[in-house]
Amino acid sequence: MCAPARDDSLRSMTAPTRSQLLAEAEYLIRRSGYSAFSYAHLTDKIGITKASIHYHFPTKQRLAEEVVEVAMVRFAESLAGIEAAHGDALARLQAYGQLFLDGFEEQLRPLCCALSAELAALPESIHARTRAYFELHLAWLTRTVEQGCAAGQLSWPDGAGALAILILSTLEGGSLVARAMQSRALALAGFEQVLALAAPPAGRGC
Amino acid sequence: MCAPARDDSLRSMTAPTRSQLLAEAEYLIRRSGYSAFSYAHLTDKIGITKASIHYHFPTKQRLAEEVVEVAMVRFAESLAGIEAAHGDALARLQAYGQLFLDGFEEQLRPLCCALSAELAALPESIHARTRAYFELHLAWLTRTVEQGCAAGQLSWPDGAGALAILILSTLEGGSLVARAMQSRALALAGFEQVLALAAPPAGRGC
DNA sequence: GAAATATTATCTACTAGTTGGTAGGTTTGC
DNA sequence: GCAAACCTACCAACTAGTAGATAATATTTC
Repeated sequence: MCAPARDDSLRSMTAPTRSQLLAEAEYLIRRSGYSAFSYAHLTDKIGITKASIHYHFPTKQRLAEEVVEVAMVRFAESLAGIEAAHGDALARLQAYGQLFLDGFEEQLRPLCCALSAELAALPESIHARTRAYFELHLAWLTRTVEQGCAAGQLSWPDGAGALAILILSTLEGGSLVARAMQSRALALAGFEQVLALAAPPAGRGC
Repeated sequence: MCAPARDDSLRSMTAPTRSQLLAEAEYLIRRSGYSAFSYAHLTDKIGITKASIHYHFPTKQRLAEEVVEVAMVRFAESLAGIEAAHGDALARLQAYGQLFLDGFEEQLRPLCCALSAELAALPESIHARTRAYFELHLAWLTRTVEQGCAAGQLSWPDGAGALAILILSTLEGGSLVARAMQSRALALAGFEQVLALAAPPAGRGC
């Protein structure tokens, strides 16, 4: 998903301070947004002073940039893991959808969902990275859907690109709605409807 | 949509101060979020001092509560207007989707999209209102889809409720993705895919 | 191997500016 | 005369960020 599995080892007391800071910052951004989190919140959790955080990350902006970069790398790894674990496109899409459930109990949104919602309050460098993150999603989705179409496993009237953007929209929106309604089931409800319609031989070519 | 047409008359210089404040606060929340906007931003636009804003709205929380309340009333009116203007369910859904384009050029998100994305940073009273806002969406969508099914105009395998949540998720998510990607077309792309599949006689009962 | 020198990671103490909010006085229009 | 709507002037808390000191640990030089 937008910000996959926040590995708890990254938050452990023994992990390098720098990694702890990145993990905690991501947690706070995904819970409350970039504007709402401060260095003071980080000191509470990590146990070093504000000044020491500035040693690792000169500015809040730079910290956030790195949070997105790390999340993107982690997401790319998740995708590689999905491809390694599942051969067919349908199973891969199903596993992709599961990524969006990560952190639901902790009231986390997908990272680029949280960022995109307050884009106007973000520095320009974060805009670019948010966009790149979404593009990574769409590129992988399009490629996977195409593969599913070629294998006769999926079909969609308006083509792979159209299904890819539908899947991404549905999952991002589902994350928002589900968290506001406090219903985990809602997060993937739309996505599963889409998959059910794309999977059987109901389409008119891809 | 989540926060329909921000009527520019509400922002006019001659409108009552209270209305101006509400309109400007909604604008700022939808652009940058609740955490990122401050009374200082309002003074810049409205031209009264911070203390005077507190005369109209004792706390930021109370101001935000009223923003959501006003938006909900306006949204209900939009729905009533749609029902008055369009007889059939399909046209009504199409008009509903258009609401989500409101404010796109000004980089606004739907109001409850913006709120839901930073829920953890919001006071409890806003949680409840955000949830109620989403419920209003879902109730109207479900009712409208049911009407379309009864008229033989729409059909959806898993029932009206399933299509309603899919439509809402897709539009909320589409708003986020489109704004991050700076592509107006993406905002409704997923929604139109869904409508195309629900409209023709492709379903297996509703 | 010992002494000199950097480097890393942290600290205390500070700055300048912003935040939401308050106290109390003044203007304006009925 | 009175109340609504506004003002100036403040407050305590918080914001991101800086300056400079201090240990501990490497790395170099003799």
